Order: sequence, then C-alpha cells, then structure tokens
Amino acid sequence: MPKKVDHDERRRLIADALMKVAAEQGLEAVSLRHVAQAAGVSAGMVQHYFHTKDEMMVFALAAISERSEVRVRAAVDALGADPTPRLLLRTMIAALLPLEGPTREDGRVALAFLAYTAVRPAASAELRPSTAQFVEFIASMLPRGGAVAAAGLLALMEGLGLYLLGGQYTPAQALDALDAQLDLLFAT
Amino acid sequence: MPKKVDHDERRRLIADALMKVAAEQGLEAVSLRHVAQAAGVSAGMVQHYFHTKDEMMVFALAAISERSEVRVRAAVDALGADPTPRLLLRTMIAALLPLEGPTREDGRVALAFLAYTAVRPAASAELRPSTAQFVEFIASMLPRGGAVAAAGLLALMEGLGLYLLGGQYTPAQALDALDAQLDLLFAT
DNA sequence: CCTTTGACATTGCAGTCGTATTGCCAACAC
DNA sequence: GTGTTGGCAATACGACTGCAATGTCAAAGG
Repeated sequence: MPKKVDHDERRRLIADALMKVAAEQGLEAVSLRHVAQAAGVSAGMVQHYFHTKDEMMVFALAAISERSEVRVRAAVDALGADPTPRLLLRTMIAALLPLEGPTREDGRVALAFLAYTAVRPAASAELRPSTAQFVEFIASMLPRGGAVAAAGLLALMEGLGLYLLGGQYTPAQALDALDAQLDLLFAT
Repeated sequence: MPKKVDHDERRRLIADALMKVAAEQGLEAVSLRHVAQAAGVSAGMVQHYFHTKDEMMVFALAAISERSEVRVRAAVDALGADPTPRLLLRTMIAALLPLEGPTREDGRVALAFLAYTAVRPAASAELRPSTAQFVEFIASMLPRGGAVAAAGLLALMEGLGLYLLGGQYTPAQALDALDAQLDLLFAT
C-alpha cells in the first residue's frame, strides 16, 4: 500500500473550507474549485475525496450538525454535576444560538443548508427524528406544558437564531427573550 | 408611442414565475432562462423588463413580502370589528405561517431569500425596521411583558414556520404551540 | 527490482450562466 | 408615406460549472 493519509481528516479539512466559503459568500458560491482554493489544495484533490459534489455537501451537512452537538456537550459539561433543569436548558439553547464569533458563521451555513434541503426532502428527513428527540428531552425538563410547550420553546430558539443572523435582534435581546420564556415556563 | 403594455403587470408575471421556480427547485435554479421558460415567455423578454438579474431578484423579494402583507390584511379584515387582542394576534400570526397550500410555497421562497440575504447585508437591512415595527405592535397588544415578550412571540412564530417547512411539525402541532404561547402570555 | 496501488495534479469537455448586441415588427407622430 | 420608438426575439460571448480522463509520483508487497 502506498502513502497513508487519514481520509476522514482530509474530508473534514475540505468540509471546513466549504463552510468558510458558504459562510462568506453563500452556498451558491460553493464549487469544487472555490472550495479547493479556500482549502489551499488542488481541485483534483477535492475530487479525489468526494466523487461527487453532492457527496461533499452531504458530508458537510453532517459535519455542521456534529459541530453543534459538540458545542452543546461542552457547554453542558462546564456546568458541573446536577444543574437545575432550567439552567441546563438555558445553557443548551444558548450554546445553539448564533450569538457571536464562529457560531455565527456556523449559523449562516446552517441556514443556507436549511434552504438547500427545503427543496431536497431526502436530505432533511435525516434530521427530523433528532428534532423530535430534542422536543421530548425538553419536555422532560419542563415542570408542565409537556410536548407542546417544549415544541414552542424549540421554535422560539430557532426564531431567535434567525433574527440574530439577520441582525434584527442583538445577542442581549435574544437572551432576554429566552430568559423571559423560561420565566414563563418555570413560573411557580 | 408604440405598443402599450402594463410594465408592472409583466414584471409581476415574471416574478410569479421566479417564485414558482424557487419554490420547486430552490433559488440556485433561478436563472433568466428558467424563469422565462416557467413564465412561458422568451428569455429576451425577461431581460427587457429586468436589465439585470439582481434587479429581478430585488423585485421578487419585494413582491413576496407584499404578498404576505396582503394575506395578513385579508385575514384581519375577515375578523370584523374590534376583535380581542389575543384573537387578532393569533389571526395575524397564523396568516404568516406556512401551514398549507400556496403559503407553504411562499414560505419556501422566503426561506431561500433569507439565506440569500444572509450574505448580502445590504438587502436585509431594508426589512430590519419592519421587524422592529412588528415587535412594537405585538407589544402593544400584550397585557404584559412588553417588547421582550413580543420579541419572543415573533421568534416563536418564525421558528414554527421553519419547522413547518422542514416537516418537523405538523400544522396542528404548530397551532397548538402558538395557542399555548398565547395562553402563557394572556394568562390572567 | 519491479509492479501495484493510492494520492494527487492537470487538462479537456459539454453544458449553463449573465449579459451585451443585433434585428425584426408593430404602432404612433408627422 | 415615412421615420421613430418601444416590445420582443435571437444570437454571440466569455466566464464559469461539475465531471471524466489522463498523467505523474511515492510508497509498499512480492
């Protein structure tokens, strides 16, 4: 066997470049050549690791949802043991919001992919169960309201993310709205 | 002067075709030729009414926000005189949600444009004040909570729209979540 | 040694894109 | 009539796209 390279590492490197391009110029600027240039590699290499552009897109889509999972896990771990349900929820949701820095870029890419998958139902079908799972988890953390209240909280989070990206809400406003919602849901 | 045609009517016809293409195949499938074909006209005619593609995009963007305004107005007018604040809000928000039929297609287009403008700050700056205005109006309808609660409700609406488009929520679930939120905000 | 195999780079191709240009035709002004 | 002008079609152009084909080089197996 010839040279040994970590396939998955290369693919991640390329996916990173893809996200950079998508965050700065939108998904429609994502082409094999642009991504290759952003990654500092040749276009041929991109083709070597992704036989087709769609393959590359799917990989990047998975990579970005993995990234946010990691972020949530890190934020939760930093809480220590046995946080209150309210604090746990707030921490998780805040970790998912595109408040600043790299999370904002990730948010832009996620938004682009959202629109991308809106016309390709096959790609979005994959993340449907994960949403349902999250709703279930949130419901188990709430003192009352059940799945309906949980779905509302999740939708509020998504909307806050959208308005943060659009610049309609400042990070402070978004967090205020989140805390106010938690006040409503956890009111004694 | 030669032939007389209604310029704005033609532009609207073309914009309708653009939205149809965008709703079915995404914004990146929107090209002069595709739009022209969808509208049943020649590509040259599209060029005649929009000197550049960007001009066409901007027009379509304005057209779609005008459409939703019309929809909201119609729904509110059907309420008759002096509805309760809660019913008024519910009606307006429900009219904006992509629950079914043509509103779903419009929602998909709006989502595509959202991602489109996310990397073109100039285009989104225009609709920022209208969001602020809406928040203000919602706040005036709420018994308490002020702008923060209003911002939360608006974000919840936006999130519901997103999940409706993605298929994660059914229309019934979305309306349940909306009503539950109104219960919280209007609780005595 | 030498052949195989995987890691890249380069090039070519058919197609689509936005746009500028050109030309034809109908309708009005004179 | 004749000329002018707007509505519209057709074409040409250069830039780009995804993808396939081809080539080069290094490392490992026999």
